Amino acid sequence: MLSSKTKYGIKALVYLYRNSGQGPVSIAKIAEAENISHKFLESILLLLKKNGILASRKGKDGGYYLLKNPNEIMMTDIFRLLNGPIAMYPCASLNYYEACEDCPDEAACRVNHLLVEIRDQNLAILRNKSLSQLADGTN
Amino acid sequence: MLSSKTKYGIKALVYLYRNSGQGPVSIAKIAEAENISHKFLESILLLLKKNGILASRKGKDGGYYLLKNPNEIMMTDIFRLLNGPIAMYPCASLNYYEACEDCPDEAACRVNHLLVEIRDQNLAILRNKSLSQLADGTN
DNA sequence: TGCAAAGCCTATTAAACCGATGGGCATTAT
DNA sequence: ATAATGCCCATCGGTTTAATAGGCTTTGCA
Repeated sequence: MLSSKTKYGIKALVYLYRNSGQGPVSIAKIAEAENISHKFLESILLLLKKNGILASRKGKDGGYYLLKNPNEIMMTDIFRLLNGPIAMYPCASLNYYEACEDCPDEAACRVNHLLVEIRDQNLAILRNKSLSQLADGTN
Repeated sequence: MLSSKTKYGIKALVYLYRNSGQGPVSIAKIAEAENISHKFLESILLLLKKNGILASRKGKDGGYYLLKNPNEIMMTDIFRLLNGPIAMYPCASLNYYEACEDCPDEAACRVNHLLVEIRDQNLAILRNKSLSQLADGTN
């Protein structure tokens, strides 16, 4: 399941990308354009800022803008940040690996194999998809 | 995220597949072999039975066994039954489709496009993976 | 025929997570 | 000064999840 947080976060990033170059964009503007709860979006953008994706300016006429180059904002990073691990289960995760307590031999576990196969495919999609590619529909 | 229910369910199916042909296998035996809570496993097997994957015999020496041919038990079905939709979000789901309330134009939504792409890839893996293929590691 | 082994069924629980909300503080442009 | 805006903290209600409890029914067998 994709969290709404992730959905909103990506939508906001696409919006910021499309409206870049004219100064910061306020939370209120994004929230209205994308039909997102103002306060919820606020917490999402703050998280993106704390992780170096966005920057902000406070006060009047303040708002958010992209800090990183949109060609270098990869969906893997956004996904991990907002949605958590890409793998469906800890035992199949690269970045958040955790062994199953019930599993005496992971190498023999068929569920693990399946989940790794799925993870690799999803990773292949996300790894090479930048914000600009996503927004422009290019590949 | 894969639910433990799904993980346990698949493990139990693999176990039943590998121990088929010698009469029903009791919940207790599977639970012990796979380190699954007895009562939790009970509810999972019951669900698989109600959906025509397994059958059971009650009373002494009773237990569960595969009802369908293991070549015809597809992971898509197991997944949907135990874990829910394969897509990560309702707007990208084939079998459980639901439009996003906040999205005025789904065809223009980049998140939707991405999620559909991921769904198609995952579906391609699960659609052609039977229980016997999964258990035997064949492809 | 009675007992033990097993599945069937319903209800409940504790914990975690999620989406959202509210209020107050800090900063900035005008 | 004032208004607009981001920053931060705390909380809340709903949902889901994994697990547990307990009692009922069915079956094989001594």
